[in-house]
Amino acid sequence: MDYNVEIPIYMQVIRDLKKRIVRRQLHPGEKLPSNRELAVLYKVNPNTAARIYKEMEAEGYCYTKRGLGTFITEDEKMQEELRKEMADALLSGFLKEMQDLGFSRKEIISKIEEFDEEETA
Amino acid sequence: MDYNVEIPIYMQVIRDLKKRIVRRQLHPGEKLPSNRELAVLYKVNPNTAARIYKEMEAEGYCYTKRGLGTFITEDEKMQEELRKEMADALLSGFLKEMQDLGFSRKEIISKIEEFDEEETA
Amino acid sequence: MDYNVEIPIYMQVIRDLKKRIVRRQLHPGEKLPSNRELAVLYKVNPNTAARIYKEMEAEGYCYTKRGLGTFITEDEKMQEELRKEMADALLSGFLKEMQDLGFSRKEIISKIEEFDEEETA
Amino acid sequence: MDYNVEIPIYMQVIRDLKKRIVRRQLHPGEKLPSNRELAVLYKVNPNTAARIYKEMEAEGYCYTKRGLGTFITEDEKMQEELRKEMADALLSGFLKEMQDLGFSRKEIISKIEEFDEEETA
DNA sequence: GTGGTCTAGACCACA
DNA sequence: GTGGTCTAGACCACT
Repeated sequence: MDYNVEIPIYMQVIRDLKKRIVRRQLHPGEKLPSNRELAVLYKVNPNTAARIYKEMEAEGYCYTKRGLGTFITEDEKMQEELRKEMADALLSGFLKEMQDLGFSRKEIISKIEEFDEEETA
Repeated sequence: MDYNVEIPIYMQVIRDLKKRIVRRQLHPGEKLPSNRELAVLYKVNPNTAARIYKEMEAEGYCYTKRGLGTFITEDEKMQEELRKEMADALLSGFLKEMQDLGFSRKEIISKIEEFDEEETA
Repeated sequence: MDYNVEIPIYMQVIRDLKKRIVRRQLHPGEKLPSNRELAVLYKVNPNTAARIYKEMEAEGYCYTKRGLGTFITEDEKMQEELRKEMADALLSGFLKEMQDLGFSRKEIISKIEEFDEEETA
Repeated sequence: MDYNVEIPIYMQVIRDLKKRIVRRQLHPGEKLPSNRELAVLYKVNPNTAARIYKEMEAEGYCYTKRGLGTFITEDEKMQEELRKEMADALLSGFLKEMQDLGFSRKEIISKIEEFDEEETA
């Protein structure tokens, strides 16, 4: 994983983990890597790893059992809801910005259709 | 203007100025407010105001004439190009994020079509 | 028994056992469940079960006879004394906290009188 | 300030700050000590100080402006509501525990009335 | 072995 | 000066 210098590392890892959860690569109830494992996996300090889980826990993505580890929240509906929430947030922000630039919804859609597939690969 | 606590103020002001340029509320060659005026207009610290112009100058949006003030770059094509550049950057980022969430381009478009107009007002 | 994630499991079990003693559901001299039985009863790791008795023994609530098991201390007065001690500790801590919040003893009492019975059910 | 070994230092500081807010020793909008000042005041590491504010911010007690400092939430009603919430939480927990020990509400009240003033001073 | 806390010290971005 | 992030390394409590 390459880190963007402008965004805090822990944020980037959180984003990555969230995506994995939302895309069902990680499942409710599943054990997440331990702090130390996460630190190795993402090449961060164990402290930073701990911070990542703590933040995610505060947001309800996972919970932790002392001496056992950190686990993904066992809420079946959560994943789909989160996916929609995240998409809506993205969408709403994107549309607002585009409309601020003076693009109509029609123009936006045709821009998406024209957008080169290669660039997003 | 209400400032978001999470994003640096100077960035928010720069974004606002860029939008004004792109939307043709500010024109090439036009004189921009002085540092002090900008500070008052946007209710920011004069240091911050200075940084804003410095940053925009570095990006080629404006230039300074000693004793005269700061002016928008007199590049006729700039506005339209800038608009496209910004739109492309937005678009590319947005599509990447949505595809990371597992949405196909088709789904994205239909989501945009369904998106409630009210919410973006 | 539902465990609170924030409090160590062994503490929660100890608290529960103490309450049972104090409420005379368990009597002086009575044999307590074996480590293994306790582990099953409370759905904890046998290591944790062992720790629970070790801790309670250190506090004088019970004692172990090799090959026979663990028994509640045969002190007739213990139950009543324990009950008072626990109540006093609770009371003292509670009053201190409430007074720190700026409540007078009078206010505290009237709050208790008003407190909805339902909520404590 | 003397720290209890059993409770994390940052929790104890948070509790102390919350009490000060709730008792109106600290007011909405007021600037809190800087991270570094707090570290000195409470004799903790600057990192711990930062953590304290971050936690309190997550709970809505304060907000922070980069380069300026951390400020108490400017919500006039917040303080009184918080005071009531905290009192209710204390009360409810206390009553539950006491009733688990087999005390009636009447007994609890008379215990409070008898409780030696000196001990809570 | 797991997470939780804490210290020490560093560098950076922001106002 | 302010807060934000990160590393390094330590000790502890819990399972």
